[in-house]
Amino acid sequence: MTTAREMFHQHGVRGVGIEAITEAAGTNKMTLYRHFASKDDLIVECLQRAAKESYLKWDELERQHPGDPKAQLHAWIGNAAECISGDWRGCEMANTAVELADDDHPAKRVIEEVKKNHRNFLAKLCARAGLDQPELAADMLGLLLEGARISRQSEGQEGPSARFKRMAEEVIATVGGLGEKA
Amino acid sequence: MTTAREMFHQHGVRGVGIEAITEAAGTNKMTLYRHFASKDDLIVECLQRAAKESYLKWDELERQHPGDPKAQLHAWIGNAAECISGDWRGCEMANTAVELADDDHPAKRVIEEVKKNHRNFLAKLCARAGLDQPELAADMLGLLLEGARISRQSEGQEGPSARFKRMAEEVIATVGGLGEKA
DNA sequence: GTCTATATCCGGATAGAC
DNA sequence: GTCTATCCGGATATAGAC
Repeated sequence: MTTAREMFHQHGVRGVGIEAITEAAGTNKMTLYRHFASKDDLIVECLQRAAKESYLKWDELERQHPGDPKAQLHAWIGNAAECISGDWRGCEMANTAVELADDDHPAKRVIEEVKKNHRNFLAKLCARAGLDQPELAADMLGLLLEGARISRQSEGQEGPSARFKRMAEEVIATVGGLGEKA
Repeated sequence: MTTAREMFHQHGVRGVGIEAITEAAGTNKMTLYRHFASKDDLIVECLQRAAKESYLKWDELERQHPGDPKAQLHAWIGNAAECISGDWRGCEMANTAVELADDDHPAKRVIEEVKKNHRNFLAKLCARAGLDQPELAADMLGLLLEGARISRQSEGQEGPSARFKRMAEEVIATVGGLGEKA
């Protein structure tokens, strides 16, 4: 399944076939179909695993900077910027949502839930960090991140990762009224 | 070709087949293949038409508010917000870029060029509007727009269109140092 | 030039041997 | 339970009739 996630992420869920996945994993189709009812099911479970990893990362923020929401917010920015650095091929969730144009695809439910949770998490974190307009700041951070996730290494020499970091800090400094670093 | 663009946008370039397009257009495959060498070629030409429409919209800004870059900037925000309102299924360019994971696909060249031009256009407009940090503001507006384009009607009752507009105005007010409406 | 019919291939899913 | 071989549908693209 780890190989499935990698290949889905690399080539897109519609760009890679069951056969290629099983071949890369050193097995065959039948064994895969013993564990997963269909390709859609495999996609859903891959996304759910990705979702769990996100939730764990949020818990880790609290663990790394206990009782210091400002530091947690800056750490979140750093994490997010690092996530989209390198040869980033876009967010698993966002890419899959685009590829599966059909709105009643089972994967869409997972994606929507993760996005909702992420937004709530950010808004609460911004509020705890004492930002003036936590909801607005959370929305801006979320949209900036989604935008940075989409625009890969295109315009400008500065990668989207560094751009996102710069702008995110600008957001919490100006919109949130939190001028100094934590 | 207009129907092709609509169907590509609605179902994704990989989610709709040649046959479905020709059927919807009231013709057949052979006539389509007389005009376009391949499906990829059809995709490229659809994107190029979309690009031309974007360029025309920018010219229209200058025509609507001649010599008033601030008004042009606010009008751009309004246009962008309106573009992503309604039952928005994502940006043609961004969606196609995600669907065609292969980086050396001919459509990628078109998409990259449009994005580069859009970024340059925005930066120049922000500079002419007298914003303090035009490059930063242009980057933020661009990322906000891309993010809003991706996040469809999900978290929150306020649609991404209204959210984008609110945040974009906030950006040019705080980051750009342009507090008042034009 | 426009359509019918088809060639060719690929991906998802299954049957059945071992 | 794991693999080989296969079915089936759909998609791109083409041949050839009119």
